[in-house]
Amino acid sequence: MATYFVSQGRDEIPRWREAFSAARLVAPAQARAWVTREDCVWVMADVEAWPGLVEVLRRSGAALAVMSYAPTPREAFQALDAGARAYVHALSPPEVLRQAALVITHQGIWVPPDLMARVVGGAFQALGGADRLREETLQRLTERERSVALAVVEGLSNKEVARRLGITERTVKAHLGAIFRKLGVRDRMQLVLRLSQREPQALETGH
Amino acid sequence: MATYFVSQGRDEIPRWREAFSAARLVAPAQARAWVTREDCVWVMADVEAWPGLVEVLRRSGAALAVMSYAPTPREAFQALDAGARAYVHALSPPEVLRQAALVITHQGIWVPPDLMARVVGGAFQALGGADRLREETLQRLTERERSVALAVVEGLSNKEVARRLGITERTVKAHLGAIFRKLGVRDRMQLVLRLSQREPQALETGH
DNA sequence: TCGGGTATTGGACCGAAGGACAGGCCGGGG
DNA sequence: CCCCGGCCTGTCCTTCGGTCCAATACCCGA
Repeated sequence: MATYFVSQGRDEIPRWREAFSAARLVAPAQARAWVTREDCVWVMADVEAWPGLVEVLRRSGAALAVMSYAPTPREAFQALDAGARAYVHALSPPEVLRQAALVITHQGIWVPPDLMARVVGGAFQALGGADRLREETLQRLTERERSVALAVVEGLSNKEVARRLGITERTVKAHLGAIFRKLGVRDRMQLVLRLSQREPQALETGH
Repeated sequence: MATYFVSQGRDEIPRWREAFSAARLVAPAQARAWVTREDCVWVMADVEAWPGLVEVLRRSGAALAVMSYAPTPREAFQALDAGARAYVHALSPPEVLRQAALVITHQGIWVPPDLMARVVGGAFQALGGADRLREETLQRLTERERSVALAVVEGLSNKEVARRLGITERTVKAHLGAIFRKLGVRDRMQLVLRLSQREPQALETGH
């Protein structure tokens, strides 16, 4: 099993070299040709179009890790989505780098613990969490109120909601009033924010 | 390092026992008391309130894995969110289980490859993809218009936006008018929908 | 049978939102 | 110098959104 390091320039990352003394430094183009399924490849996030490179290399079956000097949750996602199985700070201690290598060569995923929380938290919210909250919120409404709320959240005006549901605009307003009371929101704006995930609300504090 | 298995009943998972012959089967209550930071704990997803249990055990610093007979992306998130570092099918082959154990005891995360794609894919799209569009949209506005738009999307009223930016409510309306024209939306509702990802828009067709 | 929740509508009222029309100031080009 | 675009403001007016006070009708459990 060979270990490769792909970077834009010829940077030697000291900690990294310390961790993998037998590794080879290659250019993006070479990587595409040389890498095989048994290899472990480290890609610096300063390589242009690195997500594309990672995606290509992934097809070879190799274990891929992305390194960044300024890790962000977003970039972490980008890396994982492209097929990398690790996302680490470029200046991580050699023990950490070796640990990550061990993990990814065993089909595992390695992300710094601090990023982990945010990554998983974000992902969870994105997939299930937000929906669940939304559902719970909607369950507090009656059937009719739910219809109205959902229509309003689509951006329809009261008149449009009325047409869609075959009732008077007046009735829509009545339902909306009930919805606002039950959910404790002040207007339709806050309603869509509530039902579209997102922080509690960004109301002004000092009147 | 001890390996524990937490389950509701006294089920013996054959593949699991095969993988960890020296492991101990414990009840949820015992687990809370016995587990230490060096241990590796496997929790069956049929234990009632398993997410809570996982969260408690996580504080001990132990490596946690959740096993399910019917894995779903959603449950996977729930497990990871609770603090588990692995989520595997209860009937996985012993090699896989041992591999997962190796990974999680080295701070890695282990999720079945097929679930991985759906999990990361969905999350990335939700986190990163949407904002890119949002940024592109915002770039079409002038600096001031951007400020107004962002404030409006937070749910602030014109008056509140005016206070925040230190300008007149009239001016806020002027900026908003320009924003609506530029982005081709009819009102603030459509604006928040546009800037909060989500489908094109659900305008009425007729009339 | 009565009370309570739900669905529906009416009218009146008022503040928020948005458009029309008109200006003001400033800075960068042609 | 003039013109244009960004930014800021004003007045007038219309529509929309939300609330209050009622009222009718249905259904359902006590």
